[in-house]
Order: sequence, then structure tokens, then C-alpha cells
Amino acid sequence: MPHTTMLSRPASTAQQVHDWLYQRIIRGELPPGTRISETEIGDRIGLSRQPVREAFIRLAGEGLAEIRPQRGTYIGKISVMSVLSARLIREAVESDLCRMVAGLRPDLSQMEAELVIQQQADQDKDVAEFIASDDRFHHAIATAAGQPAVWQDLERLKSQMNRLRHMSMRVFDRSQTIAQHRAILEALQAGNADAADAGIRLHLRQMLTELPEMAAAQPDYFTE
Amino acid sequence: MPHTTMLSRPASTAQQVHDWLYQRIIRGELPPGTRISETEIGDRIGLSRQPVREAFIRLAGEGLAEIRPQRGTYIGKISVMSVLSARLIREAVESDLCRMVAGLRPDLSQMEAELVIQQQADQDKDVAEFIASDDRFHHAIATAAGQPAVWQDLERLKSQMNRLRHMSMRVFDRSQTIAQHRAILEALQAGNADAADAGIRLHLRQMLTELPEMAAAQPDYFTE
DNA sequence: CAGACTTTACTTGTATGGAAGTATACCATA
DNA sequence: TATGGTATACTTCCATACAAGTAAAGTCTG
Repeated sequence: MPHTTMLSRPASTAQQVHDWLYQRIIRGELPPGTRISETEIGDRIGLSRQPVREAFIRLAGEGLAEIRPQRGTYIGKISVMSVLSARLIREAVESDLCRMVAGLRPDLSQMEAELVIQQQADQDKDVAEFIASDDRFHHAIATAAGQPAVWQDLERLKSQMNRLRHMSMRVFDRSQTIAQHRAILEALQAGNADAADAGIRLHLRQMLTELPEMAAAQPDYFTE
Repeated sequence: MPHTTMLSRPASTAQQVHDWLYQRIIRGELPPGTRISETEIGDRIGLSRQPVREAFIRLAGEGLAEIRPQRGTYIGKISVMSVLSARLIREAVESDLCRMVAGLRPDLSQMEAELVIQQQADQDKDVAEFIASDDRFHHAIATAAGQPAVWQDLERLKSQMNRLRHMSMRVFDRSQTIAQHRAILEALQAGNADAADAGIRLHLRQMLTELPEMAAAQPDYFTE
């Protein structure tokens, strides 16, 4: 196979439309159940239906949109089952990753830096920045374990969780999240695999309490 | 298998094209690196380029095809990183699931039945049936743990692994796989969480020895 | 007024024609 | 022979037209 060029060509129009919609969905700007239309979006951004349609297909493949033939396309509701499933998978995987990190004793300075960023974002009430740093913190665990590809796979599963987090982060206490992160980091720095394991599991079980509350507050945003 | 709509409506043409190509890729009938073309496939099955194109987009989203703009579309090579990542995730998740099953002591008769099927398929050298039963065996673990949705998520990650298995199952000893399955089942029946955990981890690490051998035998089918 | 039928305005699905880009065979030239 | 330009035959990408299906408003009928 010919060598793949490192020079990144400008992404295709369909790709750009997909990314734009993806971000809007994850951030909650397009609420679950919202109806979207190929022609309507195409007209608004000056494109034909085709690239928009292809973006819809990709979103449906990611579980973020539901295409009902001849009826319309809708922003998918947040699947409670998907969130619980992704949460369980994250707990199992990140638990193993933490044990690997505790054994490797690698450099963890990036995780320290993210903790500082999270404190600042908490003070500034910058939800988007807090979530972004939270992701980088967990990503750093996978990297420190020598398994960066694992995080890529988790990202795909996380999309439903991320939508929930954008909702819940505005409501729930972020300082508790920071404290849990610190406990995990200290256990990793000490090379204490059992403590790191327990810390990450406790941290990721936080969602088990947040999910029912958010589902009760906005029942029409969720589906079983 | 990609999620097929349970609706009675016949699937769209694009969906059928996708499913057809998906099966051919997983089974190795379309080897990695094979060039496929919208027009060529469309002509062969009597369709226009559009439905075929949309099937390509879906396959690319699943990591099974690579669309190179203005150049061509190719069956994706088996990503070693993806296989290793999916394997690590499976080990972590199924380990946790086994611990849950050992605590719940549910009915495990389906897993017993699958063991019988696997022995028969081994004798008959029916590779496809053996793999199908293998999948049902692991699926039953998730179901017994009360987490059927988790298996759906693992399925999406498993596609690259499945391609490898269709290659390696013809080469490697299947009786060893059966013995490992039996050890796991007996540990679960005894409610021995530690033994079940150790058994499933040993079982899933089998791939760590198979992968390098297959990659060495068919290097042009793989990419890092 | 209630209910069934019809019209109409949407939706997504598919087909087709060109636009832009790429790779290769061909050929002239030194 | 080796080299570089050029024509040509592809590819995917996007726009457009039409087909098939849905849903809801409007209308007729009892």
C-alpha cells in the first residue's frame, strides 16, 4: 500500500457537517428528540442534501441520530442502557489500566497539570473546559499504561455518557470529582494498585447516582 | 453483526448492501487491501452508485473499509492495535462479568449446551459454526451477569478480532479453546469468582500468541 | 357535529450527470 | 535508454431530479 500522506487534506464537506452536528449533539445544543431535515440543514449552510444525508448516516451509526425512512430524522434520545453499559465497561477497563500504571510507575505530570486546570475551570464555572480536562485526565491513564489505542475505543462508547455529563455537570458538585481524581493520582504515584483500583471504581460509580436524577428531571430526553 | 432493525419493513437497499459486504469482509472472502468500487459493485448487483456509496460510508465508520477520496475504496487491513485494544477491553470487562456471575449463581444451562455444540463443530471441522457458538458462549456470560447490553457494545469492538479469528481458527487447536471454556463454566457453577476470573483472562490471552503468528504468516493483511 | 376520504406538503430513498482529483499508459525528446 | 509531459481512464464527491412513502390539514358526506 502506498505510503499515507501526513499532509492532511481539508476534510470533505460531509465530514465537516458530521463533526459540526456531533459537537452540537454532545453539548446538548440539539436536544434529544429534535427533528432535523436534510433539506433544511443543507439550505441553511448552502449545501445540497447529499453531504448532509451522509452526515446523518454516520450519526445514526454512532447511535446519535435515528433515521426513520420517509418520516424524518431525529436526534436520538439518551439511551439509559447504553450509558450504564458504557459505564460498566469503563469501570472494568480503567480499573485494569490503573493496575498497569501502578506497576509501571511512569511519569504522571500531565495528570497533575489537569488537576490544576480542573480547579480553575471549577472556579470559573467553565463546564466545557472542565469536561475536556476530565477527559484528558482519563486519557492520560490509558497513555501512562502504554495503551493509547484503548482510549480511542472507549471514546466511541462514551458518546452517550458525554451527553449526560454535559447535562449533569451543571448540577452536580464538581469539587467531589476533583477530590476523586486526586485520590486516584496519589494512589498511582504511590504505586498502590489496590487503592488506585478502588479509587477509579468509586469515581466511575458516581454516575450511577447522577443518571437516575437526570432521567427523572428530564424524562423525555431519555429512553430505556 | 451490525444492528438490524427489528421492524417488519424490508431493510433499505443500502442497508442490504452494507450487510452483504460486512459478512464477506468478516469471513475473509474480501481480503484486506482489496479494492472495491461504487460503480463496479453497483453494476454487478443492478443498483446505482448511491446505495453502494452509503454502504461504503457505513463500513468506513466501522473501521472495515478505507475511503481515499478520488483514489478508491479499499477493504481495510486488520489493525493490530485495534485487535490488541479490543482484546484488552474484553479481558477487563468479561473478567468483571464473570465475577458478577459467580456471585449471582444463575442458570448456566445454555453455556453447557454451547460446549456440546463446540465439540461437535470441532469434530465436523465446521469453523463458522464453532465461532458462532463461541460467541454465544461469551454472550451468555454477559446475559447471566444481567448485562446483555454490554455484549452489544463489545460486538462493535470485536469486528477486527472476528476477522482474525476466521483466519486463525483454521490453524490453531480448537480443543484447547473448549477446555478453557469448560474451566470457566465449572468455576462459574462453583461460584468461584477468583477461578472464573483467572480462567477468562487466560482464555482471552490466547490471542496474544495467535496474533503474531497470523501476522507473520500474512503480513500484507495487517497494519500496525 | 363526527368521521372518512382527499389533497397537499413534507420526509427519506434512489438514479444520474457532471466536477475535481488521481494514477497510469503513452509518447515525444534528449 | 532514460526522462518528462500529456492524454486518458478511472476514482470519489457533490448537485439535482424524481420516486415512494408518511402525516396532517382540509373537505366532503352522513
